[in-house]
Amino acid sequence: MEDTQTELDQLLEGLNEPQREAVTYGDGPLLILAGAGSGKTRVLTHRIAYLIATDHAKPSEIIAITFTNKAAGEMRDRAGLLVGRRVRAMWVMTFHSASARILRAHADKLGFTRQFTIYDQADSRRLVKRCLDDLGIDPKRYTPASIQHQISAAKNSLTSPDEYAQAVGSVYEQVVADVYGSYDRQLLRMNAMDFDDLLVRSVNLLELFDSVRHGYSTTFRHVLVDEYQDTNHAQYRWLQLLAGEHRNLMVVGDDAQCLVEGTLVMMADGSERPIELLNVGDEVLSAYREPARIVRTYRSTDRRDGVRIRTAGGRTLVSTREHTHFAGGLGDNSHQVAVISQVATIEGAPPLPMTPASSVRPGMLMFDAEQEYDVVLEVERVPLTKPVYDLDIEPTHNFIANGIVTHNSIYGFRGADITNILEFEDTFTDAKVIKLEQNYRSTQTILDAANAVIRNNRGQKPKSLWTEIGQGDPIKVRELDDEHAEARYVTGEIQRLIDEGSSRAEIAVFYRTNAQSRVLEDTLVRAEIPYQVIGGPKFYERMEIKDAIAYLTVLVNPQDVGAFTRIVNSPRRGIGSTSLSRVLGHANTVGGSIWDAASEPDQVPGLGAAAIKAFKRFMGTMHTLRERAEQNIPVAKLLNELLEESGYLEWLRAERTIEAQGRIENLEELGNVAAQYDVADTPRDGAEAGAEKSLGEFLQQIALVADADTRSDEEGLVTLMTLHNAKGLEYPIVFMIGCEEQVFPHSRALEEGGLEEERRLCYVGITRAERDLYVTYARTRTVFGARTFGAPSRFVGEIPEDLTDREVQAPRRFASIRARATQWNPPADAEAYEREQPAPTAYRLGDDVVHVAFGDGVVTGLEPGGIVVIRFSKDHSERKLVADLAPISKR
DNA sequence: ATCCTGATTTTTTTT
DNA sequence: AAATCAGGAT
Repeated sequence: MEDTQTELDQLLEGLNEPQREAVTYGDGPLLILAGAGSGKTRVLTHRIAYLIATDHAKPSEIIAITFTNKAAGEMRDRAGLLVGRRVRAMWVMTFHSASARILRAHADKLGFTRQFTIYDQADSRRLVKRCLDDLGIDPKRYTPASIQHQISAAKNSLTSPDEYAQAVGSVYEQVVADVYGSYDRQLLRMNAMDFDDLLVRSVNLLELFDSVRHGYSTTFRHVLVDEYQDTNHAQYRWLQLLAGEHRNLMVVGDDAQCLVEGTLVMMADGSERPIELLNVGDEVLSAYREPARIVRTYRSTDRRDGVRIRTAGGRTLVSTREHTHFAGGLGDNSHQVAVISQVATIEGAPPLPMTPASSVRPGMLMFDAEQEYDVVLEVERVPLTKPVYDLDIEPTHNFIANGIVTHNSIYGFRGADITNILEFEDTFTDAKVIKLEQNYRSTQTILDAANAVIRNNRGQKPKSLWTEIGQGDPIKVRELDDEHAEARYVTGEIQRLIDEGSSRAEIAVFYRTNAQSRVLEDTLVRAEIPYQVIGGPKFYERMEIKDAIAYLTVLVNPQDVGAFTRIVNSPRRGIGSTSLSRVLGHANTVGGSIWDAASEPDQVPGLGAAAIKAFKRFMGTMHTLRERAEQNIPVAKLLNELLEESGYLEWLRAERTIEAQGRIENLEELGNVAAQYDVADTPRDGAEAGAEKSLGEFLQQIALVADADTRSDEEGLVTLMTLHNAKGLEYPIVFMIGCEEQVFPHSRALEEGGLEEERRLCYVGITRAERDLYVTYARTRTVFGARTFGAPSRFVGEIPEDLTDREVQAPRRFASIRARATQWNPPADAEAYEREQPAPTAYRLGDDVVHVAFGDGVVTGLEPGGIVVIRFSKDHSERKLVADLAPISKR
């Protein structure tokens, strides 16, 4: 008894009041709103330990869900420190791992086998492309990427292909609907699921089979979720189903601020105000749409906003989906609910008799007209009957939680749906809300900088983070010549810090895109500083690894066409696309698996003699291997035999290139991973009976562990990663590199109006730092093989001057640039070039210039006719100016 | 069926 | 700069 008491005391020691309250809170739904660095992982892990110590739950009755493997690993480790080996019985994993685990036990109920293959993004993309081809859709007009994105979005909102098809409101959506349907059928046929399916299918499973749901929801007495603000609708539903029995759902969400245009809120004191004027922390009673009229013109050819105008039989029908998506004109993923109220005018047409909308059906209008007209529609934003948070709002993701204005997400691109926090409160009206506001991580300087940056996200002052740690050193902002100079600077500083006694493990470098790591890696290698890259070009995405995995996959899941086509001709065995599609077609007509069809090539009509022979040989070895696989020999052994007997290794050896050598080494590495799996004592993470060790298990494991998630904290490595990966981590010393416009904020995000999300990312980056923060940017950088000149990131400017210690290098001449510029004009064309540009401009690429109105800028391009392209640092615009006429001068 | 060449695209971010 | 792709030559 006394032991228990001291154990509890230890658990609660050093927690502040709200943290302690969260840890010890009893049964029932619990929402934790936690600011950056406020110790939410701590709260989560301590609560887990507390539940066990007080016998609220057995370890096997606890499921803790995170988004990334990294976070899951960290949570597992930290919980392990508190409860010891008992963590093994808990489910501490990502949504996807847990889903896969559940599905593996019950997939047969949904028409899959438990050997189903998991398709990653690339596999899925390929399949989408194939569906496009099959349906004869022009992949130029409808890119696989965009279709895939739409399908993914549909899945994440639990919209089935049928439901999607029902709601189609444009040609584009019709295409998506067609592909979506075909794509899903293909997956089922191939016994495969994509990442989204893992969630969707497990939701289906839990919804359709009471016994299954009952089983899991009774087992999981306590469900805990990290980064709840990043959940999408499917995940929300998933949690609901699992926590439905005991209702012990604890979610932890980060906290910031956002807004929704055109929305009014009722404040706690009864006053009404636009949501734009809310501050984080304000208390709100309710929120609702301000009714508004919008007038928009649609050409009869337009396919925007789901509006369709069709003329047939002397009548014209104007229709929208009932709840169409009126973006700020921006397409499919914005969600202002509106319906057409009436056709205001029809351009170029006499007044026409109209059928009132109501007599057709909402969102439709009909009038008599022989020809198609452009129609000006009056669109009415409908006052909502639902509470405002039933909308998923993009791109800003603003929301109100529990009556308190709060947060957003950096994972908008993945379909994250902030409204879940609201629905949480809606579903669990008795939810307890606890706010964690004190920051235990960073110096006040760093917090002030983060606050200052995030303040630019329209919603004004966020709740300011505060700390007792003290002011700390100023943020070091550095401008360098180019990415190489930047890398050298960072490397030099790291060297210095290490010499002064810092440990390498205390240092992290963040960048926006994975590609940026390369230059830095080069200099780090040269400086002999050990480092690790998190994420990035993934081991499991390498060609040879994917091939090897595809071989294994085919052995386990002979229906997997994707895997089969991948390996059938690598190494080359004389089976080209023609032969393959013959066999594929035959399999389709007969209705058998690709494996079966290929096993009997004689039966395939139109297959050439050479191809038949090739197939026989190939399938011969595959059959032998399959037998071996069924004997359940160790995976590593099977892999080895497979690589030898398929001739894959032989093929690589024959290449005799360094590259092939590298591939062989990678395959050896995969062999090591397999061997490790073979000797591991349990099939990870305990609990589930029947999850015995098998090839299938192995494949699932590596499908979900995207990277060789080997972040070793202990071994004294400097850590490199993208800002996205940095989420949830902290380091004493942080470098944020590549802080230039177009890089960060990223050009593509900028185009799509994702600036605020980028800013949030910047906020995340800054708040990772405990003690020292470096922010660097380069005057020039190579992008897509071409030199570009960038302005410093606006985020740099948003950090108050007095928090920084800015050092800007004197501009250097860009000798190498000029040398390249002359190379661009081949000697033969030199004369023509001269003629076209008679007055050689006084400007060169990279020159600093001053414009009377626009201010400072840099020359980013030269065009014929004496036109210079200048990017201005003031508003980040790029303008083309006539050099001789524009009021500009060199600086 | 395979290989070669020139053209085009690619870089968000994660499971 | 590197990777992927399409079309054509072998």
